Amino acid sequence: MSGKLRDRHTPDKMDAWARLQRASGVVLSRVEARLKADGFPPLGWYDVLLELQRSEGMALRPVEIEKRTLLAQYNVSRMIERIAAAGYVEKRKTAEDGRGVMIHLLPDGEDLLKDMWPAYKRAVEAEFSIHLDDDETRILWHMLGKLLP
Amino acid sequence: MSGKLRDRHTPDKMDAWARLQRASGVVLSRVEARLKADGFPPLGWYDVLLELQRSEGMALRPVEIEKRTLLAQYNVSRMIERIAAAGYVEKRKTAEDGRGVMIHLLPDGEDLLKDMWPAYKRAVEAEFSIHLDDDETRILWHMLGKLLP
DNA sequence: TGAATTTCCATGCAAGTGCATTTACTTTAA
DNA sequence: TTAAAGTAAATGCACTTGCATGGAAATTCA
Repeated sequence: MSGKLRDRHTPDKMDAWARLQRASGVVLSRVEARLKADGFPPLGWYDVLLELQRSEGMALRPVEIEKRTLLAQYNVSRMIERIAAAGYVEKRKTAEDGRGVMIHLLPDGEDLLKDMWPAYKRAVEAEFSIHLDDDETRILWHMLGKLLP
Repeated sequence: MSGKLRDRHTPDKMDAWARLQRASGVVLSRVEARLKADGFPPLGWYDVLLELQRSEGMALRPVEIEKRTLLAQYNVSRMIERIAAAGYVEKRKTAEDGRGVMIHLLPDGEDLLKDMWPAYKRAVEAEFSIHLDDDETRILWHMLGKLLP
């Protein structure tokens, strides 16, 4: 038989779709497993804390977190509850809008981000980056960009 | 003029990683939403039923389903329970291995696959395929292949 | 204005998931 | 051939998620 069969196949769009889901699932679960093995909380916490750190005043409304993370509203609400219980963020009532709260990143949250980053980077390198050179990375990034709003 | 500003950015590996997770998550949740709106069960069921249909005798051991789907062992066990309760598959004791069971695709399961396929295809076209031409699809497929075992 | 609508966030309940363990059988090897 | 180790599948328990709904404040508009 000639050459690697897998790469000679002409993929249709459903093949690409299936592979997108599989590849991203496999790599994500491995990265998460490494982080957990290092004793860190779920990646979702990191994403939320990072959004807070990047924001003006290191604080956001839950509704803003929802938009930036694609989490469902009730999941944002409950994740905040858990992250707050762990001491990484704090909920404060807003002055302007009586319905709203502001989620503030606490110093412990900043510390967690700082501690998690090297482990996160190592995990992504081991499970993702290692498979792609710079050109391939750029191409993948570019193709994926077409799928985003 | 050269391209949209977003695409002039030089992405590093973490950017590509983030975009992989985001793009695949966004598109998946939209496809799932369409299927649900059409009254179909979760995509996970489709995947399992399809693996069964493709198999010799339209039946597999749970442990085989686990390998092919990347579901955890206990999730396979419970998903089978639910799919069986819905009448799409049937569990039968194996003769050869006293520990094992065989999961058989039932006619209703075949019907579900047949009914779901057009809706599934439409959903993927609307949320995924539409964003990529044939060349781009092939390139994406090829890049994603590098991430797989 | 003030009644209806919309937005923000929380929550009760049902269903799904993760983890650890159990049960039952098979394989290995002494 | 029997004890130990390994493999297949299920399950109890705690936690997370999804869905529907709730209450409270803001906004719209007749």
